[in-house]
Amino acid sequence: MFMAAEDGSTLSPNQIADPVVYKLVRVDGDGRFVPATDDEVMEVEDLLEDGKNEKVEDAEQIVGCIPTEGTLFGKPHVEISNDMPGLPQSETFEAAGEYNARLEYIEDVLQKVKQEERLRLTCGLPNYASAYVNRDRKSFDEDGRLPVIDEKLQSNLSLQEITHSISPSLNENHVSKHGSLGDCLKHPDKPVEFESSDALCTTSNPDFSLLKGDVCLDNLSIRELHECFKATFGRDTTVKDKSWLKRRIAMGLTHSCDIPASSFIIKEGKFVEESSQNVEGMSNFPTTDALKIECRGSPTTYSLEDKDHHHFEDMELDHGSEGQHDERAAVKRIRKPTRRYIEELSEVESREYVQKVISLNKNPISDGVSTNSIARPIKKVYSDGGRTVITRLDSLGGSGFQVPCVSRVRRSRPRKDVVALVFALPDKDQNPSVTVTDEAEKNLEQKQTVSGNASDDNTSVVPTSKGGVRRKHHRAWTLVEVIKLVEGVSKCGAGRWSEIKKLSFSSYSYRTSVDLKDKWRNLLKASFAQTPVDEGISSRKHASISIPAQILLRVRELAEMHAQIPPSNHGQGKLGGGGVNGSMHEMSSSAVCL
DNA sequence: GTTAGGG
DNA sequence: CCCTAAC
Repeated sequence: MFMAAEDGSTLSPNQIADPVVYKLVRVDGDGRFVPATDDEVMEVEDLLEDGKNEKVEDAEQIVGCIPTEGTLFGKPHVEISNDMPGLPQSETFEAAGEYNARLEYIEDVLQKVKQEERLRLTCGLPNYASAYVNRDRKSFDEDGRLPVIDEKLQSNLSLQEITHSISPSLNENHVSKHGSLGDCLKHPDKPVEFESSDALCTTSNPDFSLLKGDVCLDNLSIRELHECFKATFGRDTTVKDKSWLKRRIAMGLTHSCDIPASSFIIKEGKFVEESSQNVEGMSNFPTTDALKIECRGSPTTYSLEDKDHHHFEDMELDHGSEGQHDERAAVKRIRKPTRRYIEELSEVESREYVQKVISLNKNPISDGVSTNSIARPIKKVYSDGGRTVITRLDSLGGSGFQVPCVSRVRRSRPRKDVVALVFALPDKDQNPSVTVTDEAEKNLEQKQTVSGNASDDNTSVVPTSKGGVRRKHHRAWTLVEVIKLVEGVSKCGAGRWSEIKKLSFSSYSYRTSVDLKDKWRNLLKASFAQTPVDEGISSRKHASISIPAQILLRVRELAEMHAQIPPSNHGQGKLGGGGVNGSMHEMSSSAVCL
């Protein structure tokens, strides 16, 4: 399990969310700390990102905390056992004086850095930084404890406490869960860890060379900011956002959340605002008041003064109920997206893409054949919450037939031919325009042919166990086909299917004469099954096609004409020739000449 | 090979 | 759509 340790101070579940300030360590079986890998860090970050802090919080194994580099040199002050919640923290803080001490410490550090750098420049010392660290490591005794610490470092530690140990009564709740820092350092056999693991803060050779004296972060390049970041936090960052970096570094340097967004000049450990304007509406608050440490995130302002302790309590309550606020909220805005976010985003995008592809391939024709949807006026049906939606049948819908149950999903503009059809329609309520329909059909026909329907037989036919062949897929009848069929029947007469096929379905290789016959049968059934005029249509939406009422009417006319009454199928009209011609008067205005 | 009709 | 019997 992991835990995040913060600068020698308390850990609220919400505070540990910051991957920069807090270091992640894993508690090994024997109780010692092992640095978390980058992936582990990421993992925890993600957890925290999602507000799943409880996973960390509830971890039984969390027994210790590790100070980050800022306080590496400080002695641990948290001494609270695991199972004593509510135990008041033993150490208290001394507010004001210690802040100054910390500032001194920062200056001290910077001074030392300067010296180190000078030393390096003259002597070519390659690893001056670690030398610096090692210098301080000398204060470790052989047990790896930190019994001897110079005063400044000590005061620095106390300063760290200021920020977070505002109220002992608040700290106890968190600290008690994490055990003592002393425990972390208690393993005599592993003093090396402090040197070798950079999860234990600073041992990754921080480069303070950029922190000499007063720092003007504004003038630094990203690369320099990275160095600065590393120098400040002891770890690398890949964040490219300058302002983020500057804020972070500034926070790290000043241990303050009150970072002006406009300027990042740090002088003597404090911010010096270039312009008096403080962007995030904080301009009214002095930032250089050495006696105050303000942690001003949204939504509350906190200061160290006694009168403001309630604020901290409020803040803690907020943390408990609402999750991350305070400093993190302010930083959140400029935080780079988390890995999980990116993954989820790309997941969604790819899912959308797949859906699109699938919907294209759902085309009945598709089987390795071209899925050029434009070429096929095919009814596309998908289930939408149990409701069947017909998305594309509009190609011939242009013939002026009302097509119920059509819910267009098509978002791009309609095809040209459809537009032409729609606007060129005579709206004789009965008969489609001969010429337009004819044109449209030819157009569609052509497209269908082009799209590879001819070769379609190869792919959509599969041999059966009986030795015959069987179509792989049902091919829904399009409105075009239905109309062709009707017209063909009217021309040649019902029953002369092979002739109709030759005449009207020559380009539809997948429609056999049997298919035509079957379809006609269905049409007959349909036309007689429902009450006249566009009424039954909408009720039978389960049908493979919602056939326009006009067509069904026509079918019925033809059927009656030929005495093809479904219930008592006498089959007299079999010799259709004369019958068809004789019925011409009925359809004089219709598509006779197909 | 077509057609009609049942499955 | 498939299958099959009957043309």
